[in-house]
Amino acid sequence: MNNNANKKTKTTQGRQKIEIKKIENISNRQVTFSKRRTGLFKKAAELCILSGAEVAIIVRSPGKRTFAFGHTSVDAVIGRYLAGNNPAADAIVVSMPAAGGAHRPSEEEFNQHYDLVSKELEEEKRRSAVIVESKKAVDCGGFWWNEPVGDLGLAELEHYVAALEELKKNVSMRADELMLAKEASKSMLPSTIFGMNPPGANNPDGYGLADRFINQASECGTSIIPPGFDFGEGLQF
Amino acid sequence: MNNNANKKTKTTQGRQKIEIKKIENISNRQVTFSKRRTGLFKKAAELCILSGAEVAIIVRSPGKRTFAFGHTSVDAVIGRYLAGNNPAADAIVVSMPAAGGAHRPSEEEFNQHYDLVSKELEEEKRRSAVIVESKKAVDCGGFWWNEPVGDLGLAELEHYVAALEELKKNVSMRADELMLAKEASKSMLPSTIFGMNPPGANNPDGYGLADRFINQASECGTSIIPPGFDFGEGLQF
DNA sequence: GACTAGTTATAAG
DNA sequence: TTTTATAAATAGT
Repeated sequence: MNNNANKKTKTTQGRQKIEIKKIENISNRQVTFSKRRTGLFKKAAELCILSGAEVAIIVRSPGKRTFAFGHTSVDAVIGRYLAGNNPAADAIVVSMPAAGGAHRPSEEEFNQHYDLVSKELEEEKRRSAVIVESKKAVDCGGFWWNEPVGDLGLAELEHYVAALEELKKNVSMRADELMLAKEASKSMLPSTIFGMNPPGANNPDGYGLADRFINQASECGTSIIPPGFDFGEGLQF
Repeated sequence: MNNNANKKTKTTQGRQKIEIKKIENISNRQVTFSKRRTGLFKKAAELCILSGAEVAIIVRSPGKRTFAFGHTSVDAVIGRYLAGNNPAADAIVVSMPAAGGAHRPSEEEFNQHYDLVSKELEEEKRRSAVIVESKKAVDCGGFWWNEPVGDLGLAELEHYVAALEELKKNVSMRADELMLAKEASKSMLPSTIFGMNPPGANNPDGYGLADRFINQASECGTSIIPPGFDFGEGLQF
């Protein structure tokens, strides 16, 4: 009954097209950040559910607050990322000429060293047991978070410990592969590698969660305007 | 000239509404993963540019391939996340009753320990110098990547080293804060903390880049269906 | 990858 | 925050 005949006066202009460039107006930028961060996390959650993917997102706002999203926990995903691992090998086998799976040069040498580090970590881990415990309940329960987690100073250590722990678990397994890779690298370029592995539909489907922190400083600022929005590739999964 | 009068036969149904639940059909799932992962990265890139935010995304596909997006490099963002840091404190000061900035209990004790760890890292870092070098050129150049980076076994170590190095840089600075936090924690709950810091528009605006890896294993699988898609919060930044 | 058409995200207000 | 109205992402071909 309200939107009749000569009521052509649009109440808003609706969504306007905007250029993808830094928003200069502060408050505008903040609003956009909030909205889009929310949208991004939502998209991520959908991606996880729809495809069974694991996703970790860390966002540091212009106001230097950190938000994180994670499915199977931010820590788990990051841990894998940091530690790295070859899920049996597919592309790697193809790109590694002299590596079939033969011997393992100085594997013990690597392991020994890593074990040494582990000792220290073990110690530190114990030392911070109280702190870690205080966070544990929160860290392995829900689905994801997008807390703006201020700066507690507590969970930070927990992450430190958790990340290194995961790291530790993987280094020994990877030591041999690293040696192989080092040798193989003589015959391949260190840039983009494409590969395909069988889309085996294997996912335990566990929902963890996480979130967290922040810092300052920056060292990789090469100041380059993004070449454009092309994510050109074929469909990969 | 092609779409005339009785040509009402729609060529497609257009986008259909879908339920947000795991797509059972394998190939469908793969297609959706690819499309949405691309969309997610694009959104992330826009968020970075529009608001000056820093974002790191790690996605592990159902096929166990890992894709990563990063602005200012995945490593830098993750490094901060792992190391943690208090940008002077805002919420934390308020929530810490007995912590004004007085003395620092056993700071050396902490530092000493961390230094020990650092030694080991230093050693390892040197040991893997060759490998690290081989990646360096690629790691601090462009804007972002979304490579499906197979399993090289090379850059993995570089990440390990880089992450720990950043970690190392922060632990000593944070040691005292951790002690403070530990004591303060007696009087505060270890869950979500909200806070606000002045939206100072400070961002160096450097564009780095990164990408990378993968693994397997999972330990935080609490198998919980996401409670729903609410990211209910006020606008935060 | 390319297209279409109905769905979703979101710039403004 | 909620409401438009429109831009953009995307499910199905």
